[in-house]
Amino acid sequence: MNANQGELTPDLIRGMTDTIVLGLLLEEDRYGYEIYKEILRRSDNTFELKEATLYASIRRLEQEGCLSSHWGEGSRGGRRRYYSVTVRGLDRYRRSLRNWTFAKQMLDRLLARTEKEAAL
Amino acid sequence: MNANQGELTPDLIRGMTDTIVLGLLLEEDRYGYEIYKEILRRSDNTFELKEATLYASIRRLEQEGCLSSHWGEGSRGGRRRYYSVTVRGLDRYRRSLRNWTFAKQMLDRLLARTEKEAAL
DNA sequence: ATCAAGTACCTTGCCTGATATAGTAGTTGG
DNA sequence: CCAACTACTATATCAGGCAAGGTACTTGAT
Repeated sequence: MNANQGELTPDLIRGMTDTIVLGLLLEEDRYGYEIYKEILRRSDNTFELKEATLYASIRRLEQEGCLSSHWGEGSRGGRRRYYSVTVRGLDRYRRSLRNWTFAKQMLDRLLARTEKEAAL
Repeated sequence: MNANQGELTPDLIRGMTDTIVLGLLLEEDRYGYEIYKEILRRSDNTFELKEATLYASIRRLEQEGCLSSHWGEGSRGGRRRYYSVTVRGLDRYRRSLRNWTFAKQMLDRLLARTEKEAAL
């Protein structure tokens, strides 16, 4: 039944990373490893956003002023750094969702003629 | 009315390039510059796949055995190199469409809770 | 007590692919 | 005759995913 399975290649992930991080942080403040685990959980382990990729994204977003952060208590393991989405970050998130939608529409538009054949 | 406008960033384009090239070549054999122009035309000039990007994609796909090519007559300008999609290329195209769909679903799944808020 | 495993974060280096920039060559229209 | 267009190529830069490998702390099992 899972014939429609796909995989997320690095080139696709590149277009999703920041959006995912911002989206999860908009729900509530989280720390890095929590985001890492949450993505695994929600995807039933079908998608792992690598830690190196995730932490790099977080740092990038914070440097751009899209996230603010503070150290929190570490219940187990080391300390945790919690992140919140800033106003600028919310704007960034909305823009990235628009861009994603735009990309989808563009692909449909460019491949209008073949999409049907490919369904075979 | 064009409030829903977006833009295609390099990170998004990365996930689309090969798919677009293969899709257009599946319709009929074309040469590089033709693909370049066709993308501009179909998008009403809202999306330009840069020549450097396009030709790089073509070369990559041909090296992978997804495209075959031959020189054709050049009606105007220099000679033209025409490309056809191979069996392997068709497979690649289908896989890339599946992956794209998978990415879209994954994003919806991961951002289920925020997607509504973002619509505001 | 020890030790593997899990939590939590960070660093470095490699590699791919988008893009800027520039160049070659032929063709066409004014 | 020259600007503009067609058609393709080459080089260099840059961003970001990812492998690999730390550090430091906690917990559970032996």
